This record gives sequence, structure tokens and C-alpha cells, in this order.
Amino acid sequence: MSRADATADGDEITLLAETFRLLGDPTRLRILIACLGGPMAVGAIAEAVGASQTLVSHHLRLLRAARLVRGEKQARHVLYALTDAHVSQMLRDMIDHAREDDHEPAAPMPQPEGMTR
Amino acid sequence: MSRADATADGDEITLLAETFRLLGDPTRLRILIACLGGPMAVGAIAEAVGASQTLVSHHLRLLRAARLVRGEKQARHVLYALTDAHVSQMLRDMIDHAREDDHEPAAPMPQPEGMTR
DNA sequence: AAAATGCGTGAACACGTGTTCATGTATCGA
DNA sequence: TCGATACATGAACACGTGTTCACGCATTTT
Repeated sequence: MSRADATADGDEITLLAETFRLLGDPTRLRILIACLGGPMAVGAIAEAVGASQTLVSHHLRLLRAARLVRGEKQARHVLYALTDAHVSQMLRDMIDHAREDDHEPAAPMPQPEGMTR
Repeated sequence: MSRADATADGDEITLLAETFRLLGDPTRLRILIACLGGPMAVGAIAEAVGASQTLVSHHLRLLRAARLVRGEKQARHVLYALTDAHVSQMLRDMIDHAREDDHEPAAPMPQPEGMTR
């Protein structure tokens, strides 16, 4: 029925873009990648990504709102983890993708003309 | 050796974030999704996504620089298409992901306490 | 040649947004 | 109780960035 017809409507695109936008910040990306190793406390994340704890807290709020991470209070700490396997899976995929992309496919196609700028 | 250890270094993260950032703009996302159906001319894309041709051209330049799309000059038109199957595959995945995410998992886990804000 | 079409480029502006500073609120230890 | 730790929050600022406007360059058509 409504199977992926490749044409997402307005609301879907907005939602998608918002998710991508959050992933588009280096600090947030580092935070998420740090969480790939398992639940972490805010302070630990801050130290791991080399950012102030305040900053990490701010970003975590956004990531929480987008359901990319989930925080669980444990004793004095709040442990954050990726919401589901979907997120972590996609992160790993993109990391791999970026890595092979880094190998420069040896420009298999010389831009038409005057396109390379 | 350098197997995906989940911890991407600085440069990789910067590259990744940059890619995500480009995907994080609704207009660019629409452009890419429009290209999912096959190569399209700039004017056609502009009409499809409801944006000025100038704007689309600007975005296409960025998407080209990130190797997300590729332009091929054909007669008077320049046909743009997604660079490789990797990109299109990931786009489709994310669209699907966003769709099921939209179904609201019925809050399977009541936030610890005072986290929901 | 002249006009029209298709596309790219540069400058300029308005706005969003990432970051920091300062402060507030629980929770744990002495 | 007092202090310290761990985290969240609000205000304010600086900067990047998406968009538009105006223009330039090829190519095609008449």
C-alpha cells in the first residue's frame, strides 16, 4: 500500500530533515558515537567528546527530543544511551560509508565541462 | 585492523557531520528525494520541489561538492542524479525509518523522573 | 545577429543556532 | 547542616548559513 514510494510528503520531509540536522553537528555526532559503546553519564560524555558539561547537557536535550537518545537516572548519574538499535545501526553504516568514501573512487567520470569549478 | 571500532577520529567525524548537515536542510532533502526517481534537469527539480531555480542551483553545488549528486550535461540541460546506490539506499532507509518512528511506540518506558519536562 | 532558454555565480541580508556564562535543583557525603 | 557533585536551565552573544536579487555565460532558435 503506502510502501516507500520514494516521495515523502511535507511533514515527513520536515521530520527527516530535522533528524539529519541534529546529526549534522560535530559535537552531537561525537556524543552519539560515544554512546555507541553503551550507556554513559553526562560528565563522562563531556570528557569523552572534549566539551563542557553544560554544552553536552544542552545537546542531550535536543537529542532526547528527537528520540535519538534516552536518559535513565541511576543513583546520582543520568546514563544516556541510543534510543534503539535502528539509530546505532544507521550510525555504524554511515561511519563505514564515510570511510570507503574517503578512498576517492578515482573519479570514474570527468565532470561534463566547467562543472568542477 | 582498522575495522569499524565505532570510534571515528576527528577528521572522519567532521566529514560525517558535514554530510549529515547537508541532508539536514528541507530544500536539499527534497532535491535529493526528487532525484530518487532518476536523473532530472535543474529546472525540473526546481519545479518539483517548489523552489527557485537559482536556489536549487546553489544547493546542487553543495551536494555536488559532497559527492551526493552528480551532474551530466545533456544538450541544453544538465541532468542531476544521486552519485551512487549507497546514497539512494540510505535515503530510502531513512524515509522508512522516519515513517515507523512516526507511529509513536506508545512510550514503552516512562522517563526516570522529571526528565520528560 | 539577436533574442530566448537553461544554468551558474557573487554579493548581501535575515535568521537560526551552537556555545558560553551564570544560576538553579537534586542527591550524596562529612 | 554544610558542602560538593551531577545535571538541567535560561539568557545572551557571535557566527554560520539559507535565501533572494542581480548578473554573467553558453547554447539554441528564429
